Amino acid sequence: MKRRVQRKRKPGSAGSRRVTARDVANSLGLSTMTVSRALNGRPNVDDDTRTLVFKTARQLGYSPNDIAKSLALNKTNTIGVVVPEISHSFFPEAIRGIEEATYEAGYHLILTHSAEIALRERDAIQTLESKRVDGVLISTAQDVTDTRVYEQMIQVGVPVVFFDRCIRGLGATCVSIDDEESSHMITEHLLSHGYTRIGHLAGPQKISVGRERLDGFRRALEEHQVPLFPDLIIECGFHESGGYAAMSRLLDLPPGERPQAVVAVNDPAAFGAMKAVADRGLTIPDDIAIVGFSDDIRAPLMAVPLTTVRQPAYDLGKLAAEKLLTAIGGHQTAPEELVVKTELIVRASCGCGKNGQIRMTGGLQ
Amino acid sequence: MKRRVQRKRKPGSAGSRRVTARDVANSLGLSTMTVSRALNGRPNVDDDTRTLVFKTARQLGYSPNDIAKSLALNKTNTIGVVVPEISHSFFPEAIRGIEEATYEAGYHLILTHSAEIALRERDAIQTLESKRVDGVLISTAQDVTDTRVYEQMIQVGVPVVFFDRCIRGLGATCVSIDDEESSHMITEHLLSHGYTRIGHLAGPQKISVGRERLDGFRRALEEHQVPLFPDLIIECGFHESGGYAAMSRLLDLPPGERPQAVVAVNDPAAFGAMKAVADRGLTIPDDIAIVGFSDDIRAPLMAVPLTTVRQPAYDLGKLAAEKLLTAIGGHQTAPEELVVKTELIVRASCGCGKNGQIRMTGGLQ
DNA sequence: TTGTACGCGTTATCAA
DNA sequence: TTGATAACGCGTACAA
Repeated sequence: MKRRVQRKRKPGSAGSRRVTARDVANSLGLSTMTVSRALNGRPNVDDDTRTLVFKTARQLGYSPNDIAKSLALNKTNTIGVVVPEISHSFFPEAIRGIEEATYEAGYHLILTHSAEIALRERDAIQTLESKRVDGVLISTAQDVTDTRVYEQMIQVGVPVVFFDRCIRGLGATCVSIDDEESSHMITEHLLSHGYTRIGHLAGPQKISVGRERLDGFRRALEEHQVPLFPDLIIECGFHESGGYAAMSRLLDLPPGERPQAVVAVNDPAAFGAMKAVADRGLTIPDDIAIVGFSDDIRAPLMAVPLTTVRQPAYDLGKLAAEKLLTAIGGHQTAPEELVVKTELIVRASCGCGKNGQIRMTGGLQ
Repeated sequence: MKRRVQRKRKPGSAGSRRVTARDVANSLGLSTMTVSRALNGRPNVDDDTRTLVFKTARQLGYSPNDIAKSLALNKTNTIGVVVPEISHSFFPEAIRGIEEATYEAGYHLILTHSAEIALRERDAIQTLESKRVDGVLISTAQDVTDTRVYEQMIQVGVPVVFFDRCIRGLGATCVSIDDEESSHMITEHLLSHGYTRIGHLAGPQKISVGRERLDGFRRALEEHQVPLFPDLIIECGFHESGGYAAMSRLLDLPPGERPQAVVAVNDPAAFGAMKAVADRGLTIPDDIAIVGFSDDIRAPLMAVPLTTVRQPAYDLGKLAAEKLLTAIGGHQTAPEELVVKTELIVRASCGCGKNGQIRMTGGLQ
């Protein structure tokens, strides 16, 4: 009977090697397989043996080595998550939803953040691939142009689901809100209350969110046959400072050319815009109405509470994770375009709500 | 020359196995070791060989298998993070700081959240141990009583650093704010402005944050020789609803027995308390002053802006991560008790600031 | 019910 | 400079 040669302990670090299934087996005069079977609840193990194995495993402080298991089974029970910014209110909520769905299924999350830097995102994705995650959830950075990383990932068979900030045409499932429709909804809300000269503080046109919100804005005007003034559309980024600057430019226009109302690409931009208005001694919504997008936690607390669109981040993350899990499950589903509903939250800043907060529902499904 | 027997491809799944270093080696007539050495930038490789290896690796779409590498090297370059609540404003910021420090060092984060449930936390930690993370950062759940999980982890040599919510006496480094001192600071602020009948909306006394903030509150009163009224100390949890209920009970007292000022355990509790005051038609700070703790993003936006203590979540997370990394580095440092500075943010709700927002600094270092 | 042999993909080690 | 071998710890497949 050949017996495996005991390898010399490596001299490195403080010493004591971790307890392995073999240690448990040896101390019981069993084989590793019996131990493995017992610990994993396989049926073909004697009950007494099993209890004995459990007992000694605990006594010895055995902890299963998932790395070895992953290598043997080619499965890590791990999902990679790539977000552009961990602390941007929307993403913690989304991650929370992702966690909820994946925890149930026994998966764990490797969280990476790109800091909106395409290079760093690429790096993260490649590392996730090396770590052999079972699937990836991505919300892309703003300045991504090279889609080869995603393609390669998808091509080698790693399930990928985009959420919130998607890249289409790669054959991956996308879960997002309908930016176009939601922007249309809130613009329409203004139009239906009589505004006819409306401006837009637009997001970066390089990224889909910015483009689609502008599209929805445009479509609403067209449908109402209200003129679109190119001068009233100013790209302002996603932050308060950009909103402030852009609004300031609008306010620099001769009074007759100023917009009566402004649709901001998101709430922070709207906050900046509100500040610009206040700094000129003008009032909202009487002199100029402002609406935002995202229902930031601060939106209802502003001096003039902000009318905005609520994005269900938690639900979005959860849905994306669920879709990824079924893809990992191997049920070769065709890529989907999923849209979660948004809500119009009417507050005071649009000058429309006569009777407190009204809610409408938008989005496709 | 013995040649390794080619194993039959497993029939499972869609097919194509991932490209391995062996594949690269075979297609070049080299050994895997040469490929490994070349790819990892080891010096003892011929330059031509190296470039050739890189080229074919790329052509074949080779992606290194970190799982195998981790198994061989007994190192995962992965850090486990355990937080009680992912979306609780403080933690995303802290995680952001953790990410910043670990990204630089080439580590990745496995994020788990306990949902404030001790059992789930225990589960998470054990899984992290199984996944052989190189270290763990923990902010404990509220109802943790059994510390064996931590002890076992530390005992087998996995570096552990607690942050924000710590468990002392286990020989692990703790990074936190000085709750006692910070609470003392804000209470003292009230005392030094003449309040003599002060209440406290206390946090759960099961967890250290709750206890220490109460302690700091007590000490400030004692030092000023101001009487402590047990009836004015009410446990209220960490949420708005608890703050509302607790403050309502204080307001139910006969007017003469009511506190002139209230120190809330955190901002959400303070928000609830403010609402309770408003609902009785009383005004802040004239009828009753209120201060909070944490500088929630909403604090400056309340009808009466809230005086509070700012916790530097990002710095705290970053420092904790840095300490963990040095511990992982093997420099057997003694466990430390680190404290990051907090800031007193004086706004209107305390009725003290005569000239806008003042800042003081608290904490030990 | 239990055991033996082997591979998962990589690197350390020693030999050439 | 390069190669052969043996682990790392586990589970599959087959044999006993």
